[in-house]
Amino acid sequence: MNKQQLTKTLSKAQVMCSQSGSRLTEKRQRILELLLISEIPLSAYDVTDAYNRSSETAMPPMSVYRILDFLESEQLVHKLSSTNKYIACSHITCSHSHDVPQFLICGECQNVKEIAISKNIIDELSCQVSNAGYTLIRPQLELDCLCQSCAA
Amino acid sequence: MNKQQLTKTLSKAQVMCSQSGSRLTEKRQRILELLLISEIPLSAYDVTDAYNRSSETAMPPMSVYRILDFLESEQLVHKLSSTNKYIACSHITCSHSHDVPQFLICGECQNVKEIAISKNIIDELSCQVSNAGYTLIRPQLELDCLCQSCAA
DNA sequence: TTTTTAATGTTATTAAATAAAAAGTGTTAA
DNA sequence: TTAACACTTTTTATTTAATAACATTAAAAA
Repeated sequence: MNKQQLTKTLSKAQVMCSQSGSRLTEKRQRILELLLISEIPLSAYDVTDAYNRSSETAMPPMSVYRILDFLESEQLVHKLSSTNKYIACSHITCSHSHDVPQFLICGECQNVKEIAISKNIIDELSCQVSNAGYTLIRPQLELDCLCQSCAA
Repeated sequence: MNKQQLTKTLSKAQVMCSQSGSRLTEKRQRILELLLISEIPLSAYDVTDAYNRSSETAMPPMSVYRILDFLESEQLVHKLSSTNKYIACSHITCSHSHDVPQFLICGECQNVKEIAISKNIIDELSCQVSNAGYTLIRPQLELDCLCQSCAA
């Protein structure tokens, strides 16, 4: 992500937060920025290290966890439950409302692509789940994949 | 799972192991048994505790991890990557070959149902993943659900 | 300004996973 | 039988991940 996009995304994030009555403080913004810059998902401790390398004052993991939770609640960041890592939402600058995100995770280079799976498939899936007597709550899929360059 | 089923499953597991040239030792069998008995997925530490409560000699977590890895490699046990917990395969006594397992995880009571999603859906999914430039490697889905009794 | 809510810091603890090397166990072939 | 080997388990240590409880600071609202 280039500098211009970054600036645009961060200011959009600002707007989103104030709309929801919360504040994107300097530290929160900085951590979001670190995730936006990163090519790969980061663990809470990865984020902590990145933050501390780039800042004079050290932030403890505890605070990072809290901030990640906050960013997640604002839908600015997603947590991959299969790997316990965090990535910035790819659709912050989009205006349309967000579906439940789906993730393609490259098992080689850790690259993650956030995509929208067609409603069709989700519906079918939901249907089969119902047949099994269960109710689908949150159809977030995290799929083990290879990305284009790693598959080659 | 009742006692009869359990015995049958364990002896089938024995056969599977010897067919693959490995051994289902007493400890390995005991840990598989603990998972078969459990209604809910267990973490490696849960398994350790359960084992140690039921045995005179204590087994360290380290050994449990290794045994769980072994059981996983024999397809007797599955690891849920979203929760880092383990469950016994529901199809040990089946004769047909196993597809990649799909799991419905109840967010309330932790109950897990292992199902087969229709090849149809997997294919469509795989297709959409291809469109995004990725290759689906291992279509194991872990879906956040509510089970029948918790949904009521 | 005060007060009160939100955000962050501090300290400590628990849980989860892995690493490396030693010791035990069973199998096989000389 | 036993020496050699492969496999299994134990031991000890360390690293990584996540949470808990309470103190402090900063910002917004009354």
